Amino acid sequence: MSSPDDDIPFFDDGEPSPATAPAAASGGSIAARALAASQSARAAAQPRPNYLSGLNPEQADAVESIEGPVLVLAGAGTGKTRVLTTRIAHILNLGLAYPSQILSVTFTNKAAREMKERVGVLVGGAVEGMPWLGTFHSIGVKLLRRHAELAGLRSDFTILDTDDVVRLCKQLIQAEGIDDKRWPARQFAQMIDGWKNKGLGPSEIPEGDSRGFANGKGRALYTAYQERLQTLNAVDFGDLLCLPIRLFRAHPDVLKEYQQKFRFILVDEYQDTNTAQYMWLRLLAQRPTGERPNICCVGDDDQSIYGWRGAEVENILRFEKDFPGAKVIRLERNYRSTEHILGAAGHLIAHNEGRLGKTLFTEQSDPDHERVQVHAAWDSEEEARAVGEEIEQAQHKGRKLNNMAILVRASFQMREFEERFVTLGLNYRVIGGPRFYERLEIRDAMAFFRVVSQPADDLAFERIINVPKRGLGEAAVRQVHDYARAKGIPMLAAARELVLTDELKARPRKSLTDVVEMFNRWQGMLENTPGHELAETILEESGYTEMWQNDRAADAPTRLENLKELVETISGFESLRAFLEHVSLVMDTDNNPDLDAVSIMTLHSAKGLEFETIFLPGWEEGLFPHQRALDEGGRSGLEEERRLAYVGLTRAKLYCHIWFVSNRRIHGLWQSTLPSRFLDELPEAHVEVAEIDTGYGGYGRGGRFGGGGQSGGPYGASRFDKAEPFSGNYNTPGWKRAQANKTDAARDNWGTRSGHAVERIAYGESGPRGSTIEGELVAKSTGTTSTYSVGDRVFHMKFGNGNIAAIDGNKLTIDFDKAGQKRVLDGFVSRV
DNA sequence: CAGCGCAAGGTTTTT
DNA sequence: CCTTGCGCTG
Repeated sequence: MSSPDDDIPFFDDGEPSPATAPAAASGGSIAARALAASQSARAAAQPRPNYLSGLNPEQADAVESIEGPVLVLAGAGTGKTRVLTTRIAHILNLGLAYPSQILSVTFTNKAAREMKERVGVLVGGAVEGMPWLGTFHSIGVKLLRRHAELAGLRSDFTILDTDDVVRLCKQLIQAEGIDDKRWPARQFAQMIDGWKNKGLGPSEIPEGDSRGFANGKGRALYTAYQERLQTLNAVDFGDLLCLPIRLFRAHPDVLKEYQQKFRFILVDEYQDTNTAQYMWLRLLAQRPTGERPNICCVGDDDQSIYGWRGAEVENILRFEKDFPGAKVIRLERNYRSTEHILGAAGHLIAHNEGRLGKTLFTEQSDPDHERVQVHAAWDSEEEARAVGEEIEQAQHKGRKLNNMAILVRASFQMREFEERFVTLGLNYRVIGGPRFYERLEIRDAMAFFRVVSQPADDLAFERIINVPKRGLGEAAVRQVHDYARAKGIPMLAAARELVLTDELKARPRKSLTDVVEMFNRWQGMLENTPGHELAETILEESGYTEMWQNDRAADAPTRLENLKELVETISGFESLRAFLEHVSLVMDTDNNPDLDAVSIMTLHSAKGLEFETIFLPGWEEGLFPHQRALDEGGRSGLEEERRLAYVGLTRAKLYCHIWFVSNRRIHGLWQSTLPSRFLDELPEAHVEVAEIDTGYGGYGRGGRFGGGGQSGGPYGASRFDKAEPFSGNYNTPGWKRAQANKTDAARDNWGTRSGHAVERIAYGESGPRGSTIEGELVAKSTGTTSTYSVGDRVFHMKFGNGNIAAIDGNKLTIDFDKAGQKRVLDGFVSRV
């Protein structure tokens, strides 16, 4: 975010003027220019730069097709990132553009970071970072900061996150006298987000949308919301896309500058773009001279899994129409998975209609490769147990836990695995969930910082005005709020004035005076105090740190730890301001790769990752495909679910084990379930039905689509429909192996394990990173009772301290000081 | 303002 | 069934 490009005026930001631009003499195709350039000094020596060697023909084509629009359909594991980064390196190497003339957008910060690194490696130190390589949002911020006044903002505007937005919506809804129970702020915030994904302002939303919320007040509320943002000098995430679009449309001269500037545009994960992002790209891609745009979009329509949050697969399907004369290059040569995994995935995805069509293949076939395994289990508990066993077996064969992942459809499925792994003492890490900066203590701390650096940030001010509790209740806050509104000034300024009057009662007045003085002092330090020092001062002087030190809740130490981590992070930045700028867009905690642990995550968060072994549990109708996707999305909903299944399968390099259960507890009630239709869509040739270990037959009796009664579905009868689904199941090698391994596993339980570690990546109520829970695991697995006794004092990560009230095997009933009586497994607690 | 009790809702997630 | 969030009360 702090690139050299930032400090240089817009019209001269480190790029050559047209006259001195490399090979930029007007006229002549890019190819001709490239030729000219390649004949120039540094490229002349080698006819073919070595970064090109090692690319396969399709990849090389994608890298070298520099002129005009190009769509690279990059299947899973076909070297997409390599193509993208090499293409950038190639453009730079040919001298066709300076780094600052390449616009390269990704969706996630992670992808942007990775790309920067890899380009850096390819071109060596020659490139001082690419100023316009980033996410849509971060580039949006950059544009807006430069042209803030044209968008009706000051350049130090704040970026509100979801939490702020919801609170703001709530205020507006209540101000309108609307019942916020009947019309929840969260829902309205989502609607706004949806509109912004489509690039719609308040006057452009469909009439139906407006009428559908709060008895027709949808549009009025949206208008009020935008007005409020403006007075707050704030934007939401959607604005980071929409405001640049508006700005470009209203100021063609500005647009033209950027169109000239960006000679090359690269877009990653194009299948995930929403309408606003599409419009944004369209605007920038037009060449002022009318030439064909040099835009290269890379994506995979078969991996489009974000339709529910506004992504339009149509964008990628329509590419050739949008960009006439576009060259389409397919990358189908896969370097990740075995022929069986690719065969299974390819056959499955072929059931989708809305796709451009691609078939992945590999040149590394081997008769020894294991086919995709399908396993059945009685219920989710057995499923978790069996997967645990498989993992242990694999571990005994010398495979690393780091190379294994469990990918679930819905996060509630994770729990069962976590519980099982805790009792087994198997290290695992959960990926996804609430992020670091969404944690309460981080958000509070950030609110303090925001008010200091941006005194007009009322949302932040309101958040912390009474934190820690200083007797400024609702009445006092309301008073400040109303005063601020009446005078049209920010709340902090209002507070400053208000304490000089006698409008407040004595006690709140004193408190508020203190608050105002604190902020005055901190603001005075802002310019000449290092960020982390100031942050520490703020947290100390405000009493915030102390508040948590005095809190006896189980998670208080973790929260203090997080605050410490926050301050440490800040020390890596020039100033508190620079940090705030960074954090509003980027904030991910890194994992600890040293710990060998199984990963557990949702299918969605697995996109882009790969593991040697993949477990895919929960392939049942209603869960996967998810009932709601079917109900709300119809055919396209089903197709997106199928793409999700495809993403899951193609994560695996060598082993892929799918599971389904016959009974699953949903909302507390046991439901008997049918195997997923996706199982029927897997090709026999690449699949092996591995095991059945209950006497239960008759998985499903026809009626694939929710009890239609008719056998089979649109895709024919199911192998799993038959009462005897698994022919000769007890004699298959798989079954025998499973039995043998079970014995191994049981034997190996003795003594090998000592404790285990649980890691949560960016997950809410987490312990400190890489924390270890010592469980009495050997005792547990041999069937003896827990080593604890009634009355023991123990600590639980989530519930805090408590006394053991009763013991039942490894299950402890504990009276927690705070949380009351709970039953927990002894693996979850430790002695105090 | 803290603590309790009750009601509702329980797919997927980034920025 | 189990968690979370809100509202009411002492």
